[in-house]
Amino acid sequence: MKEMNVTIKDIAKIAGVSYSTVSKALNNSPLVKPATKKRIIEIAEEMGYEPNFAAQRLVSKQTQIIGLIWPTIERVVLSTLVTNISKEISKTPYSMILSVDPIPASLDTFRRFQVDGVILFEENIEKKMEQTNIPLLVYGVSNKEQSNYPIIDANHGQAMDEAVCYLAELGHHHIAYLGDFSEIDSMQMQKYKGFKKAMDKYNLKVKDEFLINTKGLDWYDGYTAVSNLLDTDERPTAIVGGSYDISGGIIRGIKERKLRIPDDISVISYDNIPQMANMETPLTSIGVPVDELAKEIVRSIIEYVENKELYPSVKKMNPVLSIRKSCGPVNELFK
Amino acid sequence: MKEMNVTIKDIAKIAGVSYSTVSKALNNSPLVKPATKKRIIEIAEEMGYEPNFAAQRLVSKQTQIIGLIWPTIERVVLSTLVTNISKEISKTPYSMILSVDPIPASLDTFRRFQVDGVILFEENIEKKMEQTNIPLLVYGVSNKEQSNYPIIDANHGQAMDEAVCYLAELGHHHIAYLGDFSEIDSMQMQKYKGFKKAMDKYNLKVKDEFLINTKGLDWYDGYTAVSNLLDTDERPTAIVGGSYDISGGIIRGIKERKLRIPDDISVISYDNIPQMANMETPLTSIGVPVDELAKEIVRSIIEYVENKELYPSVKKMNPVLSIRKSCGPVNELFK
DNA sequence: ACAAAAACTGAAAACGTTGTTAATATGTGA
DNA sequence: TCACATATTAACAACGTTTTCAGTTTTTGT
Repeated sequence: MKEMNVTIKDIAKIAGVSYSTVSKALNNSPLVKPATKKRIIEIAEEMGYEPNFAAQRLVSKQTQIIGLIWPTIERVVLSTLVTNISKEISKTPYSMILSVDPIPASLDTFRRFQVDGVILFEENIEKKMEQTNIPLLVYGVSNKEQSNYPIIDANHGQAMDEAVCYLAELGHHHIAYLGDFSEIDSMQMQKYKGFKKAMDKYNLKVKDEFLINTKGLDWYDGYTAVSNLLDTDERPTAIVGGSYDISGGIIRGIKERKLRIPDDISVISYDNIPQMANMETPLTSIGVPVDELAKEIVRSIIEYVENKELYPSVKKMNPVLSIRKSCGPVNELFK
Repeated sequence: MKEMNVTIKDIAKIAGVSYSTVSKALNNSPLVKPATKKRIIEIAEEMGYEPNFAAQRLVSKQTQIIGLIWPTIERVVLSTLVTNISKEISKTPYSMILSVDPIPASLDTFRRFQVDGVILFEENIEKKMEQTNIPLLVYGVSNKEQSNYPIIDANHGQAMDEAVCYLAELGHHHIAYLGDFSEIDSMQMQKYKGFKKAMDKYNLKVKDEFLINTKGLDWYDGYTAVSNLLDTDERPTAIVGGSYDISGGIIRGIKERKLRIPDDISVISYDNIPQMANMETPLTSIGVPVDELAKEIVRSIIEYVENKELYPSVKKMNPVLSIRKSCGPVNELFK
């Protein structure tokens, strides 16, 4: 019943050569005569040959598998990133394995699997990792300039700088930031601090009421925050949203109050994913484009796997300002 | 530099036995004396032995890998299902590989990988699959009663029946359904038809205005739909939401109009995931619980893999009514 | 105490590849 | 035509396991 798979030995038999010749032919080795090579390849194709993965791995001592640890599966931005990473990896000889278990369990699985490398999504690493000898690349937060595993992170400071700069150039002075300021999430803290620093740099005053802690990163958090904000007498002419989802809520809240974007109020969002172009108002945004992020992550982990070292060990990706339709020059009426 | 991994031969050497004995000891074979077995296991542990995956696969002719094809990554319900499937698989000797590529490319990858089985998320299969000899299980839609690959699906008809029945028992007569009626998505069609059939069965009239096509499954789609609905003079006493996300929007729209849930209006949502308990109003819902769904999917694919056959080939999972806080008896005032 | 049975251990084949080395065929220059 | 270089192919070890079967030791019953 068990469908016997065709092996190089089978091919060898019907081609009338030794199986090592078949191996070389299929690997396009110069050691075999072009004519026989061609013949063997044809036979292999005809027989529907697929090389045995396990056997290849056994001899090559490599699994060609990259593990991805993604403990917080339920966030759109990360979903998109995973999609992109997966696509990127499938362009290489490597494959991706996903684990959504907690970090220690995931690492354990991957150790059993003997994956060649691991990508870890973790926005907030505190506890020490048990030392593994598997190349491990973290996408997330870079508190320190140096760490014992390489980190890829967005340059949040520069992102906020560019966002504020862009708004300032459009004439905005009253800019609000709606994001999560929770102490424990240092990625969010960096955005928050980055915003204040940028405002300072461009000599813009930032009112306390324009700094709103959404206490979360979801649609509803943005919606609630913007509702409170807009119901006060003085409102900003521009808003920076701390995440894709938050900004979705912000837009909705604004529209509900019959305000126009960007005529009455400009919105710029953190994050940079393609979906932003498809929103009710295409969202101008600042952030590292996911596709670039994915490319860099994959490039890095593979380099790390293959060369066992990686410089720089902390890489801050540059943000890109994607101008779509949610920002405009400040409306003079509101000045 | 290449960190040499410890093998059973290394263990054998320092334990002073043959490596075949080590193999048996580590596999807890009854063929080796308990004392030596214990000693060998201790040594193995101390040396940090990890069996070589490729070698094991090579001899066992199985990869112990299940492939999961998930082309539409950006939906919360499916994210949760993936998480659950992954958890479930990690309880078995199998592991999961994820592919978010289009179906043909994914299948190709998995064939190369020689995975033991494939789970396919596809809500709408039209085109014929190229025949593979890899066991393939589809989670999605069952147009026909019979197909050439096994299907796991929710019993949408029964789900709607139970939802309507529950609402009817609470005294509701004016019930609305807000969902996606797109012709091409037959899973949505089944929900829609199921609702109408159920209303009929319980002798409830369903007004045309109470049947709203959200034209999408997202938060905003539900929000828009319920807004339109509630701004008419006559409103329903209960609403059935077509998906988790839609229902989120429905709740928000209701609250915005200062209506109370469930005092003024009851809401029951399709889908059944744990997050529903954490919403602003914990959502009463009907649907196959994700954890059960995941269990069944994993159980089935493994059975299929190991026995090469599976009955019944189309399995409709029974929905469960999870009573939380969004439904109550009809308010007499509105009768 | 001795044969037979039972318990245990070791040797070796097998899984399907890759890569190295040895063998053979083919071609070259004198 | 012969020695020798070169192109081509074959043989075989190795990768790290599992499993079968043949040995060896220990236990058991008489």
